[in-house]
Amino acid sequence: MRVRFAPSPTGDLHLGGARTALMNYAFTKAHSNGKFILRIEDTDQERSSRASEEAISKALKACGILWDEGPDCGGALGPYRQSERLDIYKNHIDTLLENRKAYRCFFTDDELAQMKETSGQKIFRLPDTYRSLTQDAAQNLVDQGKPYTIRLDVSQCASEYTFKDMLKDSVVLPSLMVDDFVIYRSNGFPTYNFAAAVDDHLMEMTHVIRGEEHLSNTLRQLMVYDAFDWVPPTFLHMPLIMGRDAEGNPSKLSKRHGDVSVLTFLEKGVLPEAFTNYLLTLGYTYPNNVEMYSLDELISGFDLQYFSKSAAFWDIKKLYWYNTEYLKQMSDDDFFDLAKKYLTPETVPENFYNALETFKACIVYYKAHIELLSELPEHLALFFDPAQELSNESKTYLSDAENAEAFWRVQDALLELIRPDCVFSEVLNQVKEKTGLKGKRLFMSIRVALTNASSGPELSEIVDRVPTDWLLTRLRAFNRES
RNA sequence: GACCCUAUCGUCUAGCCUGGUCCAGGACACUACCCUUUCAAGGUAGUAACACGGGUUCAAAUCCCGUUGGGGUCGCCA
Repeated sequence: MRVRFAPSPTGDLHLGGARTALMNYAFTKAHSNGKFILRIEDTDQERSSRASEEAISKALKACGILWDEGPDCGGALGPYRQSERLDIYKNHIDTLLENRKAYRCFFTDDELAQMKETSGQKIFRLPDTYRSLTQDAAQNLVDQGKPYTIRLDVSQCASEYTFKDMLKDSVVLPSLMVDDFVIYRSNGFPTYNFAAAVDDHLMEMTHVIRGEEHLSNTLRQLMVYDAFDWVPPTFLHMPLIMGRDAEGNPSKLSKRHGDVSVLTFLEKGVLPEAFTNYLLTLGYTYPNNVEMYSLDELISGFDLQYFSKSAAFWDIKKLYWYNTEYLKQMSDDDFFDLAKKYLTPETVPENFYNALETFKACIVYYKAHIELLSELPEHLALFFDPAQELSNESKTYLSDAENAEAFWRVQDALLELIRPDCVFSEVLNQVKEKTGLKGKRLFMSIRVALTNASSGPELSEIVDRVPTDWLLTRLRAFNRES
């Protein structure tokens, strides 16, 4: 069994691609002799880049996907970059030309556009002009230097193609769906449908697993297989991942729905395990109502029956839920180590950064309180931010007159009581005495006064760790006018 | 528009093949309560779905037909 993931390196790996790669990988590894191949489809010279290829490799590895053959590690049926296989495509094109299964088409873009417009037909079909041209006449035009593309002669194909998709009943695709399509560009590069079919055959792919948007490409590729008398692989078209635009209209998930780059999510602090776990739940159900599982666990019980047939919507809240769950499962030490990557001299002040170890317990508190690791610096601001003015949540708390009245009394008391080496329990008792306050109003007043926030770790944790002068700076910054 | 795919809570889905155990189960989200002198987390409970219309059958979410809805594709992009 041999399957591939074949991205075109025109940007980061996106969510849909990651899901396709994950499923291909799982499908292969669920079989003892399965080989997973990475093929780079860089036939679009303008948009492809080596940087994108590297970004995609990085994202795949981060998701735990490793390939047996690919451009970096080689393999028996390479090369694995389509731009390095140009002579192979050329040979196959020549065969088709000789057999008259394909022909040179000399129409320019303008001519094509004009014919389409003036044809008046609902579906435009190319005229016979170049399809029926003799070899000599065509050669003549080539010699004159006229640019041309090479098109597959679809009129020679069967009237319909039937194939068995692993997820569906037989799919019947009428050949009328497509006109003679370009398989070879005027710049000497093959097009996707041609290169993919040739490569899948030459690289001996047994299965092709991809998104449902490729269903109509399957027809074209089947036609290429047919032209060469090759036996096509088995196909599986997965339901799409959908997004909603601002108006709530659904469509295939893409950039306009927000972040779709795998690397961006990982950089923001989504754990790879959480990310892959969520992606794996879209269009596939792990049996027995189990929600949390690893890629390996999915592989060990992998079965086509668990695929669903309809599209699934991308739900970022559920992704974050998974992330929170995985975060909570981490050990304190592991979490702290990970947190340090987000608490750098760039994201937190130097004096706090240098005291990171002191605050370990407070930082670990956030294990169960954040969705994304990248939120950490802003949450921790209550420890180190001198806070020149009241935060919005503080203002909200103080918008209640009674709250505000208590708050200013507490602030006065704290200003007197907070001094070096003070112990929170003592300060608390003295504030209680001085102000006569108790309960929620007392604690919230102290919390807001000292942290400029209405939530956070235990007050004692904060007061006993944060240097006194940090606390005083903040206390002095607040006054009744603000 | 043509062709193809698809249809269970707001969302991800179980159940459908092998009709009855389903006045439809789980999870996310949401709401309420408990816990808690903060916010969360945790615990408990709750709201919420078989697209519609015809068949077949003693019986249909489950089988058949049609309608409607949604999506995808229609490039010298992949």
